[in-house]
Amino acid sequence: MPELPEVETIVSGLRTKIAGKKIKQIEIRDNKVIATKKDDFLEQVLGKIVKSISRRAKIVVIELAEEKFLLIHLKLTGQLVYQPHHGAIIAGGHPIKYIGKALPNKFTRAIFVFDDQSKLYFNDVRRFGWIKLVDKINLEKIKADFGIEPLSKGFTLEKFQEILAHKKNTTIKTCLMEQKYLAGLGNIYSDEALFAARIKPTRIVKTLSENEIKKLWQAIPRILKYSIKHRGTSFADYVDVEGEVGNFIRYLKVYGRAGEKCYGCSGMIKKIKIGGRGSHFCEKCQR
DNA sequence: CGGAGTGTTAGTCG
DNA sequence: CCGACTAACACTCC
Repeated sequence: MPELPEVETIVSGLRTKIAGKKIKQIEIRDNKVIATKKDDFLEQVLGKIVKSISRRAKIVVIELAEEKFLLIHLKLTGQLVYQPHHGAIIAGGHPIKYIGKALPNKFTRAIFVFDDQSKLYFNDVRRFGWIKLVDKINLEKIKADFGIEPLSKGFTLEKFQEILAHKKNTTIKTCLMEQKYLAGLGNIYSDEALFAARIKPTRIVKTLSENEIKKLWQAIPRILKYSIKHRGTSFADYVDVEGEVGNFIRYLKVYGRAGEKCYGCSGMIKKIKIGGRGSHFCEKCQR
């Protein structure tokens, strides 16, 4: 599930927890999630110190000593949950049905144990997520496959116009989710950004006016930052590294609100399918 | 019980 | 190259 704000929340939380720690032990409970040959993976990761944690698009990048990088993609239902050696964990009482009180659980696919006995759990219900180990060269290759980061300085109006010029004949919604042009927007935030810019998700890119493009360009980073401030949007599968749910779901204006009243007018939020994805919008507010 | 839907993205097909 | 569609998987909802 996680899109840019959720991954960013996880990354910044993780940074304070595991930077500088040594990976002492690894338990792979489901070989499918390790996209690198298991023996190589263990041999190269065990004993390494975590140097830094960052994000590219929706990928968590954990830099290890000696220029090795652990890449983690959570896809739809992945979680990273940190557990200190002593003290409480985790998501007790939160609406995460399958987490229960104890980890690991049946969805725990991998466990990293650090030298202070704290643990990082990779949980994933649907098993689409993955962890892979790459070197510097491959890291750069993978990073290069993604488009501009919408929270970076390089995301200028000109750059956004350039992106749209690549996808003139598709719907704007599909375009916003195209990771090779714009990194990090998924189904939730593309719907929300389009609502904020008062543009219907079905609009074909080349029909957008300059003013609409500008409004959309402004809306994207604004909404992402606002969501990060609230630790992301929580659905059933998302928690941050401390097992906490985010709050941003309270601020969603269209996503998941089909049939409910629009906050901007008296209309109803509609839901249709675009490119196989549920898309939410207000027929009155968005044109 | 059966079928549709779910936050992602690779891969295929026309 | 484009765009549309599907599969990967497990679970929830109607």
